[in-house]
Amino acid sequence: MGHDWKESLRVPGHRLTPQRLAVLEAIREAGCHCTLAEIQERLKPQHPTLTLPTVYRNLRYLVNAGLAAQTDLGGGCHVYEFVADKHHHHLVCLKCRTVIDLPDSFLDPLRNALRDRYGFTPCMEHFALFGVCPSCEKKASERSSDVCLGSDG
Amino acid sequence: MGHDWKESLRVPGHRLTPQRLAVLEAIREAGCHCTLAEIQERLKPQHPTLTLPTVYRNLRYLVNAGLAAQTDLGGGCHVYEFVADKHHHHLVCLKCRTVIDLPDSFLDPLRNALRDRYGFTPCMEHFALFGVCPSCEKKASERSSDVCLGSDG
DNA sequence: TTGGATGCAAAGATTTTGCAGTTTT
DNA sequence: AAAACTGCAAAATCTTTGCATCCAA
Repeated sequence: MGHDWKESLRVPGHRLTPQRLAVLEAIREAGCHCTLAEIQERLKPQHPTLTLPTVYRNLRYLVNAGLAAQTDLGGGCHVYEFVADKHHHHLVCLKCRTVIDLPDSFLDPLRNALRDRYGFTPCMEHFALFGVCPSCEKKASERSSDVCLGSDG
Repeated sequence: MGHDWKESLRVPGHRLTPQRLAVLEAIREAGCHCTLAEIQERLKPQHPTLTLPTVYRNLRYLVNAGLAAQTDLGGGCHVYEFVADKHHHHLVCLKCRTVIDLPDSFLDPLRNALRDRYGFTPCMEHFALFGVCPSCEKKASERSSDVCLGSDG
């Protein structure tokens, strides 16, 4: 039952405040990528006074500390998630915004290849991949002539 | 000498304006990922009246049309690039922000695995991977005790 | 006690929208 | 002529910052 990650926040020169812990717990309990709005929603009951700047500052802190990951899933804002021992990743459908979780082991071949070839050590907790999900792929192939230019304005 | 991509913008219900073409040419000539500021800089001499909303609208249009790709490289704003026949990808160093280009073929194994296992068709032109570059990795290992908690505020 | 963290308010930055007028088709 | 697009201005978001106060160590 090791709550070791708490201890990793007890670093000389830094302080483990209730707010900081609350933000960590929020994304940990969420168990998946969450937006600022979702994090605030989660914090409201127990910590109604916790402010937006504080959440942002603590998220940045946690990302630097390696306990959280920040990702852009294309929704117009960043999403954050707790970095557990078991990483997982995201396949994001560009059409319907469905997110498929991808187990970490799936990326091992890529990881090794990057290290061998480029000496690059990827931070795979920051990993999101965009594309088309099976369901939308199927829909698209049914409509044989699909011009795909969105309207603007 | 095929300027075929221009023709792909001549779609019924859409119009090929000088501005739209200019934005396309800007990212095409840039040859790499560029920010809004960089795009505007490039457009200024030839198209001094081109406005920010127009650039944004056309970039969104081009992304939908499959001629441009939007990526978050962690710099606080999106970067855009022309989607040529030869895709390439980015290894972004989280420490020094260096960007290493990765040839498309490098991702074929992953691509195939995703398709086989999940039926997911990745849009690999949207690909960016964060991590630590060889140079920073070396620096880090030289300083054996490196607590890596950034300060905030 | 000390200086790191919070809360508040305000600002900064990126990106979007409404609308009248212009331009492509 | 019709409707898509532009330019302008303003707004909507997301995110950061300054500063006085508070609190963990």
